[in-house]
Amino acid sequence: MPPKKKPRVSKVSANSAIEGKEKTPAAGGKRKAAAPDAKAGKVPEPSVSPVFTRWLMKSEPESRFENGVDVKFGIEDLKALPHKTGCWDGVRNYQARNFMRQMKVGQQAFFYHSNCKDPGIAGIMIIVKEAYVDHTQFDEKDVHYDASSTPDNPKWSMVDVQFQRMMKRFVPLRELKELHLQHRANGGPLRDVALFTRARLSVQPLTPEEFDFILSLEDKEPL
DNA sequence: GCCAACGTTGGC
DNA sequence: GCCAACGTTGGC
Repeated sequence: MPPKKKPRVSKVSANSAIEGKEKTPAAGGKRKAAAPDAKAGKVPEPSVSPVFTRWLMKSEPESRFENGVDVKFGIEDLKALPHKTGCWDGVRNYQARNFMRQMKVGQQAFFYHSNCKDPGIAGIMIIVKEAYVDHTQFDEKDVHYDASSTPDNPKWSMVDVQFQRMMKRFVPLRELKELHLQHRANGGPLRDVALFTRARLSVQPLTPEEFDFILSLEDKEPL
């Protein structure tokens, strides 16, 4: 079950012990051997993936029931938690998980409202705890229970995020999409933004250029 | 390892 | 509520 959001009650730093020992590959859940650089005349693939420092994370601000459980978790819900901090549990997609595993304390992420009347970017949060085991994968009663995962070899991770601030104005998807289309034509900063090129990913990286451009929109008139 | 069937995301 | 896009699963 892919990206599900809806972080939950925060325990600001409950499990600190578990973490480093995740052995598996860094990409997509499947490792490809490094590209051979020997092929005459061919440029070798970069051996490391780009280092991302900014993020966009999606969650649903409106009530929706999954197995009788409401998965609603909007930015106001994060803000209302103790320390305005929660764990971003329930991600069940390998790419999204792998991006969370790359996150570092102090980095910023946009809080994106999805699957709702008014989709778009609502505010900004800060990563306050790096990836650790998502306990909900072992909880049979949890919506995001994963019977195929064991405590010995957990599949899924989460990070803790803290509300930083609301956008000065809500930046609607509609506007971002229009800019994306323009930028695709004229080479602007949103030409390749993951929100549209990898639309269904619930945890996405942003380049600094993309992040800063989106941030600058809050000081401009809506399109 | 291919690929068709299936399930989910998420805008509209 | 529809349905296109696309990730995942499982047969072979």
